[in-house]
This record gives sequence, structure tokens and C-alpha cells, in this order.
Amino acid sequence: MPELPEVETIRRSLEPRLVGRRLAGCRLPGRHVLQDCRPDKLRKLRGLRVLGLGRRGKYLIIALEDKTSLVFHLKMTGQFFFGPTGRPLDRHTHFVLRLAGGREDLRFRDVRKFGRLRLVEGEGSEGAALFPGLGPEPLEVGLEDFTRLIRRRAGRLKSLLLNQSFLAGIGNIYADEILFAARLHPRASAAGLSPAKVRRLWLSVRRILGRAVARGGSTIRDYRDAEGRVGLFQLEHKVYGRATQPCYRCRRPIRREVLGGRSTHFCPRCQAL
DNA sequence: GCCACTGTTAGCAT
DNA sequence: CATGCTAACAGTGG
Repeated sequence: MPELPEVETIRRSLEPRLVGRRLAGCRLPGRHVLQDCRPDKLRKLRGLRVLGLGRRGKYLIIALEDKTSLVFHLKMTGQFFFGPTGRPLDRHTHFVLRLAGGREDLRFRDVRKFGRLRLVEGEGSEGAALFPGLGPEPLEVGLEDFTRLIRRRAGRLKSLLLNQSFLAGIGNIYADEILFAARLHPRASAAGLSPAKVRRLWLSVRRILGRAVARGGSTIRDYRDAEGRVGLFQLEHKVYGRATQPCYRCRRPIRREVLGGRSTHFCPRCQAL
């Protein structure tokens, strides 16, 4: 569920509530969420101040003093929300951050239990070292770099957009919406794409993701930001979830196909191969 | 009750 | 480097 626009919206909703606050500790009712470290390491969180909230692709980062970061991946159904201290947790809440001098805790909840949390310390907790192999931020990469990146790739456009080592943060919904906006077929090959089409793709990546962030992401079912607010970009979806319904551009029915194991929505007319 | 489906990604074989 | 399949898991809808 949470792709770049949703994670960015969550980041923004957490920022005013966390930055400058000191951690009083944490609870870990679901050990499975903790990746690459032992639960007792979490003890060092107590007393650290929150310096800032970051995002890289679909990863959310809580940057702390002492060159320490908490890095979350929400996978399909991860969510954050605030709850009154001491209030019993529901069965899907796997991690709780206690804030000093406050009445509310930050809770990490994930129905499907795919979401993960890492505690990263030292020099590795900053910058590029944190996510080796992750592609550039789609809203930051320029046309020249984008062109160079895509020239090195083969395969189909849909799979390429989903590939996090190409660009970081695009998932199934936005891949489909981007390709419709660019009027490119999901099965079109990345190799040999004309400069005009590369530019259209680059522009569409920026347009779709930019607007989606402005609308607070897409709420299909579960997604909420940390204040419980839904996103609104689903109201502007042109193809995702619209199989058999008429294309807004040409009125032909939107088609759904499975591509690389992912459901893919497109207009066969507007996105001709 | 069963089966298919869901927004992610890692790991594996080919 | 690319593709396809599986698995992790829980809930929803037919």
C-alpha cells in the first residue's frame, strides 16, 4: 500500500509531533518486526532526541542523536498512529515509541506483519550508506540522469518502474498511473525508447508522484497518515482499479493484465504498443 | 468453508 | 541483467 507519496505524507504528519522530542523508551510486542538486531539493543533509544524525519524511496527514517536512526518499511499494510500512553494495544500493534513528557505514544501497526524496523547506528546510519543499491529519488533525478539510467536497462517499462534499483519508491498503483499519463504501454521495452518517450516518462513520473504527494497519497483501503487522515489521490486515478470501465481519454474499456506477477491496468488504445 | 485476491520485497531457479 | 515463482501474513469478498 504505502508507496512514495504515502510514505512522504506519513513523514510530514510525524515531523511536527516528533522533532525535538526525547524518547522515553519503547515496547516491542511483535519481535518479528525488528530486523538485523537484538531486542535489547532498543534500550539505547531511551533519552535520545529526535533530530528529524526522513524518507528514502518507501523507507521512513527517524533520525536520532548519537548517529542513530530507526528505519521503517511499511510493506503492504504498515501504519503509524498516536495513542494514549497505557491504552492496551490491539493485536496488530508491534512496536511502540514512548515520548518523554507526553501523554501519547507513537505506535507501529501492521496487519499483515510484513513491515520491518531496523535500528542503525554509527556512520552507516546516514546518507547513501543506509540504502546501497537503491535507485535515485524519482522527484529529484534530472532528465539527463534519467535518460542515462534507462539506457542501461532492458525489459518492460512496468517492471522497470517497479524496480527499486532503477528509481526508489514507485509501486504498483503509481507505476500504472505514470504509464497512462505518459501514454506508454506497460509491456513496451525500455531499450530503444525514443528521446521523446523517455522525456514523457520522466515528466509523468514527476507529475503523478508530485500530485499524489499534494493530495496526501491514495487511500484504497487501509492507508492513513499518522493523524488518521485518508489520502485523496485515488479520486484522480485514471487506470488503477478501473478495469472494464471506460478510459477517460478515449472511452475504450481499461484493461487489466497480469504482468510480472502484478496486476496491471492500462488503456490499450491510448497506450498502444 | 474454500478460493482468489490484495498496495511489497527477498530469495531462488532458469 | 531479466523473468517467473514462492513465501512471509491477515483480511475481504465471491
